[in-house]
Amino acid sequence: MKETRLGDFEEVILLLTGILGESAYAFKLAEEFEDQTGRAVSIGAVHSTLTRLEDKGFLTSEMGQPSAARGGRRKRIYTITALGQRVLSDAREFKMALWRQYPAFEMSY
Amino acid sequence: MKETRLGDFEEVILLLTGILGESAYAFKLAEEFEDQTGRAVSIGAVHSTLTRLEDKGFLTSEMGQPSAARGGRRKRIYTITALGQRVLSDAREFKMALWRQYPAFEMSY
DNA sequence: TTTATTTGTTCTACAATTTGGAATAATATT
DNA sequence: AATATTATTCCAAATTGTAGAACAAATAAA
Repeated sequence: MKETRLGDFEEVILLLTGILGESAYAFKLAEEFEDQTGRAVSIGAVHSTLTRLEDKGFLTSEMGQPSAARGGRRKRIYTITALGQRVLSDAREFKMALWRQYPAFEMSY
Repeated sequence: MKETRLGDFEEVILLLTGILGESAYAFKLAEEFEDQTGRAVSIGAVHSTLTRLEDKGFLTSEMGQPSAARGGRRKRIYTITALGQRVLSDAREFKMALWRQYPAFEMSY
C-alpha cells in the first residue's frame, strides 16, 4: 500500500465503486461509467485503475459467487475502505472550497 | 489546440487562474496552490501545466509589464477562455451529480 | 458431451499527465 | 559592474490513463 495521490479517472472509479455498493465489479463499473459520462472506456482501463486503487489502500476486493446467468462467472467485488472514503471526502471539500472562490460560480451552498 | 481531457492538477490550476484574475502567473499560482492545499509544488510543474492548458485552448497568455519590485521582471499573465470556463463548469456539474448519488455524502445541494 | 457463446479477469504495452530540477533571462539594489 | 531576486523555459523521470490481447469459467445449444 503506497501512499499517493488520487488521479481524476481514479476518483471517478472510486466514487462509482462507492455508489454501486455490493455490485461494484469491473464490467459493471465500465458500464456505469459510460452511462454517466457518455464517454466510452475500455475494460482494461477500469481494471488497471481498480488495481491501483487497491494498491493505494482505497479499495479492497474479493471474489464473489458465480451467478445463474449465462456466462455468469465469478466477479471480483470491490469495496471502498475508510481511507478511500476519507480521500473522496477531502477531495470534495477541497473542490467546493475552490469553487466558492471563483466568481463565475457564484451560488449558494 | 488539441482536443483532450482535463487532468486533475490541470483542473486546479485552471480554477486558480480564474480565481486570481489579473494576477495569474506561474509563481503566484504556485504560491496560491501551496497556501490552499498545504502541498508543495515545483514551479516547473506549474509551468508545464499552464503550457498544456494553453495548448488545449483553456487559457491564453501574454507578457505583462515589469514591476517596480527588486527583480520584478515581466510576468506571463494567463487568462481563462470561454472554453476553459465551460470545461470547468461541466466538470463541476458532473462531479456534483456523482456526489449526489453517493449515500455517504447525503446532503442538500 | 462436445462446442459455442457469454461474462469476466489478468497481463502487457503505450500515451498523456504530473512532477522536479537545471539552465537561463531580466530587473533592481549595492 | 557585481549581486541578489523574480521569473521563465527547457528537459527528464515517475505516475496515471487507456486500449487491447490472452486467458478462464460458466451456461446454452448442438
